[in-house]
Amino acid sequence: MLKDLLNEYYNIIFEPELIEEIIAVGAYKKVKEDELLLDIGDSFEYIPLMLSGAIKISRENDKGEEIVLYFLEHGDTCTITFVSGLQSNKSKIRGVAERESEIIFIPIAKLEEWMIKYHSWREYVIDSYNTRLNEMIEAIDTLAFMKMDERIFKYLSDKVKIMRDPVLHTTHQDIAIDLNTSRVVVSRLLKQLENEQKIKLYRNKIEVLEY
DNA sequence: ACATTAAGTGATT
DNA sequence: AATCACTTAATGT
Repeated sequence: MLKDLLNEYYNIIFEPELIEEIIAVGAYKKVKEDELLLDIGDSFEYIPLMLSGAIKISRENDKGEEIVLYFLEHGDTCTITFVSGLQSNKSKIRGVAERESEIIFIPIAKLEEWMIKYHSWREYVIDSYNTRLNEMIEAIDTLAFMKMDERIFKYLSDKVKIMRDPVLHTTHQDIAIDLNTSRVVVSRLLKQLENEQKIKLYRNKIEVLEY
């Protein structure tokens, strides 16, 4: 039941009336790993409330070069989507399921109404906007100030936390795409990390020993 | 056995 | 840190 799923997190922060409304208008969906949820240029019709799993949010330039910005996890929502959605803008970001995830989709139309009606909702949105902004700043710091070797290690340890598994099933090429660098560079730096005993390398698999 | 894909490496910019 | 060019290793058919 939807209500039971909400209990895990949202019941604590939302008043019962709001929970009832979420159940009434929200669409529960289970998405598989690698499923595309929102592409660049899409218009928003729904806002996601994350129940479980993780969504990778990335940005792409006109050359098709991609860069990962941050991840959405349980209890998160994409407030950028929310504010853009109210103005019916097109998405500037892409969201892909990083792992199997459970999400409730709320139609945009309801959100403005709830802003006025429920202060728990208003608080939630403001709070979420703030954490999204902080994640964005962290992403900028990483891009601007960290060298590639540090970025790769950060990427690995972030991913371990999100997947809740120190063994990552990924290729060097995939990492290169997420960080917008080349496979050769990734391979070399991973080798370096292996020599420092921070990780162990296998084919299609990386074991992170330190994170 | 052969083809395909992932990963490792030296040399160059 | 990127690119090239090539090698080696693992895996699929």
